[in-house]
Amino acid sequence: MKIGELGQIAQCTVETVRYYEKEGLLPQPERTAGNFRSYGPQHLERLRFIRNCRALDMTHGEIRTLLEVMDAPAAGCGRVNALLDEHIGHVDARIAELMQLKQQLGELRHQCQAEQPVAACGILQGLVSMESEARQERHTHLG
Amino acid sequence: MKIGELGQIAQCTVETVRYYEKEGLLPQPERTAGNFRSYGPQHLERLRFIRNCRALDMTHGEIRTLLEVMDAPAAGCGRVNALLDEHIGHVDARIAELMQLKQQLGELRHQCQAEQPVAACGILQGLVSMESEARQERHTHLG
DNA sequence: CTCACACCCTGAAGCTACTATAGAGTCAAG
DNA sequence: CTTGACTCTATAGTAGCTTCAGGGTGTGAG
Ligand SMILES: [Zn+2]
Ligand SMILES: [Zn+2]
Ligand SMILES: [Zn+2]
Ligand SMILES: [Zn+2]
Repeated sequence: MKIGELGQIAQCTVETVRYYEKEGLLPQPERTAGNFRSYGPQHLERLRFIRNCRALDMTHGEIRTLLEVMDAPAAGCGRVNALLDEHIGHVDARIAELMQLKQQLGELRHQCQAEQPVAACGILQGLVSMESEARQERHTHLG
Repeated sequence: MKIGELGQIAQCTVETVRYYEKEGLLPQPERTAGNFRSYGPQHLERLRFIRNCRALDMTHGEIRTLLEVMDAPAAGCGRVNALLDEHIGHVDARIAELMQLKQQLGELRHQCQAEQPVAACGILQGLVSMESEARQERHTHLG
């Protein structure tokens, strides 16, 4: 299988596939006589695994950890379960942040009901005078 | 006021201040004889405005729009109100995405209750066999 | 006067996870 | 034998900073 077919099946571009290889997430495949990458079913499975993890917004670091566990079948899956719990924590933390942002933004939005001269706009005034507390430590990698 | 003091009051690093200047969000201040940046209260106000917008997760583009409105006091604040509504939409869209992720992650987590041999872990199996649909158009710049 | 030390300067590179481009090579069909 | 779809490498760009290297400035102590 060449890279275009692989990418099509796994729903990603050939550039992304090559990028994963450079990052060490996908192993280097064999090459044809013409220097084209030649993939087998095990590459497809691994790529789909990676894409599924990315669809769940895991980082490459998190994915790398999972792949390492799979590549070292001697150990158990404890690290996997723990990593998933941590990542669920990342999602929860970001949801909480965004809910608070939404709250603040809603309050700010109430400061101006209709178009006014700029000097009178309660939103702009609010943005000048807000006291945003120093952002605390982040417990998420999600933006 | 020198850059260190400005940054301390506005809760950001001197590098960030210089970065905002390079990006055109902060105007270039005067310089002392020794080529140090010298800021006045209007710079502090603008920097605090920017930091407050960033605390609400606005992009530099969004902030630039708001600053342009403030710098052209002839027009009304309609653009401001609209931009805030759009940005609240960005936050809402990201919250919705993350809620769905959380759901999927919760289901996946149930596939493995305790440590097992890697080959039996329901989480890893789930990650291999998931069919993540092609990610749809994004309505947010968050995350 | 001279030294240490805190602060400031510029420019470039690194971070994440890609995406996009340029310029060249491969291969099957017509 | 040429066209066109595909592939290759290497490089740069995205957002919003952070970090670093290699210097210059300014102030208080000895
Ligand atoms: Zn995570
Ligand atoms: Zn308004
Ligand atoms: Zn926005
Ligand atoms: Zn497990």
